[in-house]
Amino acid sequence: MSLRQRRREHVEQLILEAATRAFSAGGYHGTSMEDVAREVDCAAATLYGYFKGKGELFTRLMADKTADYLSGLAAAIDGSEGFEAGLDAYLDHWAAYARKNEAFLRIIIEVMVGGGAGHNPEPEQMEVVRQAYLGLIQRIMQRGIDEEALREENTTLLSEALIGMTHSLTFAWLHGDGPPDIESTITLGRHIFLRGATTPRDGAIR
Amino acid sequence: MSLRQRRREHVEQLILEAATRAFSAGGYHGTSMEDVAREVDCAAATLYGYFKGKGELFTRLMADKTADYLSGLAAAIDGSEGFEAGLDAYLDHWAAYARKNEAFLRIIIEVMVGGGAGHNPEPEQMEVVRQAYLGLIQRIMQRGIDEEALREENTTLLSEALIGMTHSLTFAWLHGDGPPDIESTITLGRHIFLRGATTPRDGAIR
Amino acid sequence: MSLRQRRREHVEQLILEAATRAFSAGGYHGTSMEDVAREVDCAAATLYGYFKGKGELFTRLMADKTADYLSGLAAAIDGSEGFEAGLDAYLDHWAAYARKNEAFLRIIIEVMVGGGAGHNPEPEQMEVVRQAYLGLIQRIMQRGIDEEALREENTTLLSEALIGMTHSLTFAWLHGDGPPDIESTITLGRHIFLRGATTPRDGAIR
Amino acid sequence: MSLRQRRREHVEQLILEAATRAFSAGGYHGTSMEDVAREVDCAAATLYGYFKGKGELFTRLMADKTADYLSGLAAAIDGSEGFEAGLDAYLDHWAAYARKNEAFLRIIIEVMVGGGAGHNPEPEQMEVVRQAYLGLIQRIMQRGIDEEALREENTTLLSEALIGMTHSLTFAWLHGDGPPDIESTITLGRHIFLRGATTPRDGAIR
DNA sequence: GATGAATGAGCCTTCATTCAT
DNA sequence: TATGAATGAAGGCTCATTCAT
Repeated sequence: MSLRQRRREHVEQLILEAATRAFSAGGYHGTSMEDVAREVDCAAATLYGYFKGKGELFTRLMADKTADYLSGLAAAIDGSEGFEAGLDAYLDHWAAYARKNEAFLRIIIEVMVGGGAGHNPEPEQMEVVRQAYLGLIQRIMQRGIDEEALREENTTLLSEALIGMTHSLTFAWLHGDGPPDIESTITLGRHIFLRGATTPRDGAIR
Repeated sequence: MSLRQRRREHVEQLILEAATRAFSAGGYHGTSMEDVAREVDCAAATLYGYFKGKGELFTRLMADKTADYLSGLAAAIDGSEGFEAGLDAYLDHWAAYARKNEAFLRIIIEVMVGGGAGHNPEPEQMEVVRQAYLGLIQRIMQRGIDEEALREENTTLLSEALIGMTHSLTFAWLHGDGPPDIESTITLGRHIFLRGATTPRDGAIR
Repeated sequence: MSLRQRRREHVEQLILEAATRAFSAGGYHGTSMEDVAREVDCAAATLYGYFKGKGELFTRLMADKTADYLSGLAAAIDGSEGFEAGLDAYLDHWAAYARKNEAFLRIIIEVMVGGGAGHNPEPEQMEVVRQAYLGLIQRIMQRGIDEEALREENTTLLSEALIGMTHSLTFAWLHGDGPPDIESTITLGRHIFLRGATTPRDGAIR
Repeated sequence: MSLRQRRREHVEQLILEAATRAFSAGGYHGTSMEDVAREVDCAAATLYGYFKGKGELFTRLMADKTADYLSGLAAAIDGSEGFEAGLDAYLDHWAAYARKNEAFLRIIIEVMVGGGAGHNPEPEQMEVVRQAYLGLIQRIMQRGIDEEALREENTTLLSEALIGMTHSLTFAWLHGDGPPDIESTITLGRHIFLRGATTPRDGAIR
């Protein structure tokens, strides 16, 4: 890749990061290109040299971040074996991601709650992300069913329950409630889900 | 109350209902006063005869709906005794409310996820609602602690976990996943939480 | 038609007139909605209450004026009999129209010269107008051919020649060259065309 | 002239040619520096190394082309003797020019119709061109008057009539109407004008 | 009280132009 | 000299809000 191209992509990333912060505060409609430009510290017109428009900027941002998140999650799950290990893989990955992407958390959490209906320029794409996310967690649940560890068999609902609890706890953490580290906070969700959704195994002291 | 005033308040309610539907689709920023007026079937200017402006209309809407929800919830909880009954009171009330206020559900769910950061004109007020909601659920959790039924003692986190799971499942139901009736859907959350967050009592068949 | 509607259409006409003047000075691209609004003496936003946008405003203007012109021309030609009378009908109609629509003249003249290629938002529509105009004049030429008065039989070229000469002379008149009244100016074109394109009739002293 | 300067002027010419094509399609306002640069196959910034700006580029283009046209026309007329020969000199020159400069034709034709009012950055200059063009044709007409061949004595109007007819026929030719060669097309105008504007000479076979 | 019309403010976007490399 | 990048200025358009009827 040429030096020029390198620099260009670097700036592109800088813009995307700044845009993430900007949109995180005001949402798609509540954030103007001026706002983004201010965060990047450049003129609004400059943004158009890197992205076709506000819509594309936001969409790219969402696509990049979610793709990053989902691919990492998929790898983490694939790298684990068994239901419980899969669960941990998910939660660890989420925690790590959350710590590094605070600004983006609100956005992705919202995506899971209705695809940010009405707030995003391309709700369909967000729906795709939602389904992909759900699908990955469902694979974990399927393991639980195969291992006869889960009481319930509707993987969609099980996944929604786990995700909802996780996101909600994460939000509490963001908010300053609970322990200062996200891992401890999320652990509660893990315990509740594990104990609550599984059948006690022989000899296991729960 | 004079007849005139009665009529006025009636219209006010009609507008609020219509506005709820309108805002539900597009969010605060994505919905214009024209949109609201179309739903009400009146001219946009008319709305200003009843509300100071878009902000107030939305704020009133949120305040009314949430006050309605919260007061009902408070009454339900107060009308119950003990931890488990309190839990059921919450879930029953939520289910009933959800069924009757589909249009408003997204909005309230979003409120719990960051106060609909950036999407609402008065995030502070939404934060108040969030805290009030949380506080009510925390009262239930406190019962559980008093009864020594709960393993965990951080009522905030416990409440967030329960609420997150409940809302997420509700959204799945809205989405058409899971059983067609919301009660069955939510029941899963109830089971998980009860089994997951409590200590087994003697003689209890779990 | 309701009173409201009447007023509305009246304002619409006022805007169209003002817009005609504005666009006549600067062309489509060289005239901003601000410019039009200034001519109308209203805010630019007001224009959008009457027309969807700049494109529609211009298009409507062109459509209205040209339809007016063409229908009048068609009637005039139909009301005449024979080649020479048809020619006079055309020239009289043009002269009358030119005197009353100076601001619009440049625009229609340009339309005949390439459809104002690149200057108009909807060149196709302008091409239609051009063809319609040409078609009407061709009908006159056809009479000349039927009467065996014309030497040439390509009605398209004959029409273009006549129209070009007429428009050009009109422009000279607009410019202040030649006689102060348009009729005298145009008469020159009439003479040239009649003598130049026809065969001498028996006994006619030309 | 230094080698460097030679190269510079060469590039200048290349740019002017490309710009002619570019502007021909979209007019002054409808053509961006990007468009011109694309046609030249260089960066937009490069153009500023050769021309002060868009305005100058367009102005130079018009000046060069029209100067070329006018000087050629003047030479052709001066090289002819008598009214009819002058007329032919004009028409031949025009036809030759038209064939070689199709891209520029629209522009010059528009100049004659109101200086391309509003479409050009420097209408005054275009007016000068118009007058110069007109002046040359008037010299031909003056010959006709001197020879007592013309019936009319207003050389301005005579010239406008001839020019208008010629341009209009040329446009028809551009449009694909009439004979495929421009000479035949224009000949019609010649005949009409000669027969129409002159007095029959003794013994002349018309 | 209801509303059509008017408008100021603000947003997204384009583009001619400048500048550092 | 050539150019990618940056930007101020300007334009088209929307919308919440006001006002006269």
